[in-house]
Amino acid sequence: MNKPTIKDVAKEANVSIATVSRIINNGVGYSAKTKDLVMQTVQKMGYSPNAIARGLINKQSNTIGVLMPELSGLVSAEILHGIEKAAHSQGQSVIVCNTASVGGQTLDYLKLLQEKQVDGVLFTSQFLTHEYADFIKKMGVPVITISAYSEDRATPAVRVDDETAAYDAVKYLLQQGHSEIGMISGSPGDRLAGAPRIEGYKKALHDEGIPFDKTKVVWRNGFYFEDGREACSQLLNEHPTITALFAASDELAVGAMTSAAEQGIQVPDQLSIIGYDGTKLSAMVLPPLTTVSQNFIEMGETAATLLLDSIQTGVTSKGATIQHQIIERKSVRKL
Amino acid sequence: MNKPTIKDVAKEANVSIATVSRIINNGVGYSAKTKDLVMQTVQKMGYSPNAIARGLINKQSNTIGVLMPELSGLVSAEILHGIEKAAHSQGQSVIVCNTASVGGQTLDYLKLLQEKQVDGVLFTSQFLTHEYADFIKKMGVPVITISAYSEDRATPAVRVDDETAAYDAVKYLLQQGHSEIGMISGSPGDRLAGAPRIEGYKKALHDEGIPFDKTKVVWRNGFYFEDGREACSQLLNEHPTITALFAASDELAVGAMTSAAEQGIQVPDQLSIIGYDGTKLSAMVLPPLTTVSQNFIEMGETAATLLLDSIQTGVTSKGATIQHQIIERKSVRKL
DNA sequence: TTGAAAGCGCTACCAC
DNA sequence: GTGGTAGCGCTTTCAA
Repeated sequence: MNKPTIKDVAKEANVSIATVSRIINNGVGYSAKTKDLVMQTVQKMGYSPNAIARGLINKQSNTIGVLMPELSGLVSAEILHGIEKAAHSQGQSVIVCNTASVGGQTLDYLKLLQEKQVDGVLFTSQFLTHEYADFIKKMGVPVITISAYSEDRATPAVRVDDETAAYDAVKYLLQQGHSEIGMISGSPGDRLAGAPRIEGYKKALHDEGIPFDKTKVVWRNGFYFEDGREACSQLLNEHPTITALFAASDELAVGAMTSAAEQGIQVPDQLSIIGYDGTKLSAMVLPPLTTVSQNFIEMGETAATLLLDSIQTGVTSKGATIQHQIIERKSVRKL
Repeated sequence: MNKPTIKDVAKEANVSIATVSRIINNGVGYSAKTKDLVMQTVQKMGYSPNAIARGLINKQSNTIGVLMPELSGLVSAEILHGIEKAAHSQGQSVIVCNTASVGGQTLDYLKLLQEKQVDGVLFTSQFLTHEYADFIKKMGVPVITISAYSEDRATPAVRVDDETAAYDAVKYLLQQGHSEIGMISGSPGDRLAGAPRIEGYKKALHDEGIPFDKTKVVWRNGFYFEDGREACSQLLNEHPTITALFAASDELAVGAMTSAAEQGIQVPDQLSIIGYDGTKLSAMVLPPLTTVSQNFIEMGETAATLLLDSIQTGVTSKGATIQHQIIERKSVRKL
């Protein structure tokens, strides 16, 4: 009543297990007749090869591990989607690890992935410390970061150029005639999505000869709706003359829209807002949000593909930069 | 230069591999001294057990498989989050399979999971046919569905009572004084999220003595923003006298809000809308959406916990019904 | 308290 | 073309 093994099939078909193995692996060295016989027996017995036993020999699990600090947001979901798509198209499975679930247990997850013998790891939206990088190096498998920042700067990365993207966002606002531009952001201490975007904002202003006023960038620790709501409220309070706003995420932008509404300020008539990310959310709010879009599905897909290449060829990937793009909708008014 | 195995550790520590095995598994039968020695060697050599080899013996992979038809939405993301949380807290890994990615390759994924020897499967947001159920039965592992519908009705399920939840939503509208109530929905042929919610709508109306008018429920094939926008536009067109609207998903509701705005109709002043799901999205739109919330994270968590129980005890789970809850916000007006 | 050895299901090498 | 068999890294009797 147990699951049939290759041995059972061999016995039933009166051939050796070696022959069965060759046949189910499309190897060479058997007659068409034996093949038919064996395939029929396989069918009849409902035999299915055991990937664990295979993995033990081949020293590979055909599985990659994905670490992300958040699972329930749109951004992670899209990245994961892209990863899954690319991975499965090459016969690899993906194990997800939510590194924030138990409070930054990244190292524990890494250990787990090591024990599970994953063939590679994708490190997402998180700061890759030396400690983590070293650990992964010891695991002896390739790693690629996705919209992450690595301390050693050497780990291959798939990402958009955050600074340029932010620059472009602010530039866009400038081009629409705005000059009093505020920003709401995540923490400047966040080297992934905080600092670079602020830097882009700063540069765009500077290139236009507008002095940088640090009180015009209000930040919170997260990039979520409530953060945006609060930050915008504070910003509008301190700088009522602002006509446009660059938000470092769509959720931040949407939070800002709510805050504006609460203060009776019309978007875009009295306040223009440009978001960042280009998640589905941006298209669903009113007015629809103009935003700089990062193609997260593509990021996931590219990263997974690159990782798989690395696994097969053994050569370290070079990473990739994904293009961003401004999606014009209705939250920015031309002055 | 290869990764050390248990053999290497044994040799280095001058003990047998049996002893090392006992120690790293917290077994019994060794002296404190040997333990120290071995642990130190393990440390020194950077030894990490090979879960694949273990799995071969224990006949279990400590991995569960999750099948979902969509990965990039808020609902799936939250369910997955819950699953991951519960699974990892019990030392299990989760493999995600996006059954829609290559066009309904559910059976292929099932085969894959079988080969990977997963200890159980979670079948999510999808119709569980006899074929799938049979296959899983042959795999010999427990399965639990999550907000899914199973053809055989016997598979343990974790879900909210959709019909009652829809009933409650419409009842709520009724209690606010509305009597001309429309509905926008997914397909009535969808036995998961289509038919039951329409049924609930119908019943609530009936209990209030309001005749059911089938032209007042407009449906599309999906539950997405654009579907809602279209459906609402059609509904408003055919039934301009409607004062309230029950949308079978938050995205549908938000699409309806956009459609209303396009026609210059104020929400909630001229049209009240109640959504369904209670995703983060519902809190972020303007006006914030009143909705019946499902707690997807809890669903995922519960299902994973139940599945793990089943795996350990060998007894089939009974499933669970998750409570829904109406979250009052500002999209419904009291008449 | 410890070690030797069988064997989990499979692949790959070597013989025939 | 086909079969025998060593051995992947580990757990688990059984003996000592």
